[in-house]
Amino acid sequence: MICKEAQPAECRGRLRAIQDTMDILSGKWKMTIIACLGFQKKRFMDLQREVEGIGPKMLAKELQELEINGLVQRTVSCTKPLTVEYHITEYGQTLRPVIHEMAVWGKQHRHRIMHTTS
Amino acid sequence: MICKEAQPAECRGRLRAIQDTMDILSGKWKMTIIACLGFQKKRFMDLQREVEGIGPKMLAKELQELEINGLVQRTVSCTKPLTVEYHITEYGQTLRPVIHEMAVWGKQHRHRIMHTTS
DNA sequence: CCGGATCCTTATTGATACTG
DNA sequence: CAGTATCAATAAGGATCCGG
Repeated sequence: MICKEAQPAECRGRLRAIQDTMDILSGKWKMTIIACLGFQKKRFMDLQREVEGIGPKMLAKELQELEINGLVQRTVSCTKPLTVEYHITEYGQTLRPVIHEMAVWGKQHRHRIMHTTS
Repeated sequence: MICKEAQPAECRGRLRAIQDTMDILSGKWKMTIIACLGFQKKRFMDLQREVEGIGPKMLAKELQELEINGLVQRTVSCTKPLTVEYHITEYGQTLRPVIHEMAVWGKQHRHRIMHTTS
């Protein structure tokens, strides 16, 4: 996968693809939200509890952006107090490999941090 | 990989791992910079050209953070005009699977965007 | 319970100019 | 070339109040 001066086009395509991905997932919370929803559908307060550190404002905003991009679906049930559920879409599921690699890396990174320069 | 109420600990570990990863790679440019250096070592201006849109300030800042985290190494040669080269470290190479999945997803995402709701 | 609207404070980012 | 300094714009984040 070395890119010689001869094929800069392939490099640019690759970089552009990564930029596209980052444009959608760059927020500090988006990946975590998606990962969290990957397990099962959840409600607003559940998410706020599990994605620790996030406030309701940011959560609402991130969810909206994810919904716009078709990664997450918002479902409202007109029950008594009103119930809103979020679940990942089929398209959002395609992020699973990305999420998985990030989880793997994050895990081994933490392991590395604990073992070096203690 | 469904997480039932019974194993919330596994969920939390996973989410935490993803947060760890995002803490290090969340910047709009970091992944692109690493991907760009994945091909071969590069100089400051080369990076600024290839990571299009980034300014010198952000590039310098992102590179510093990447260096602090041990993902990128900075090498200065005291030649005539002064030469600085950046190359990815062995540890940075471990991000390759993450980068790859992101490139794959970004590519198919772009493809999808062009085909729907034209 | 689920957010939207508003206000305010800080952190990030960008554009431009400038130095060794 | 490889950055730093400076200023201005933007975004993130918190707090609070409010409506459905």
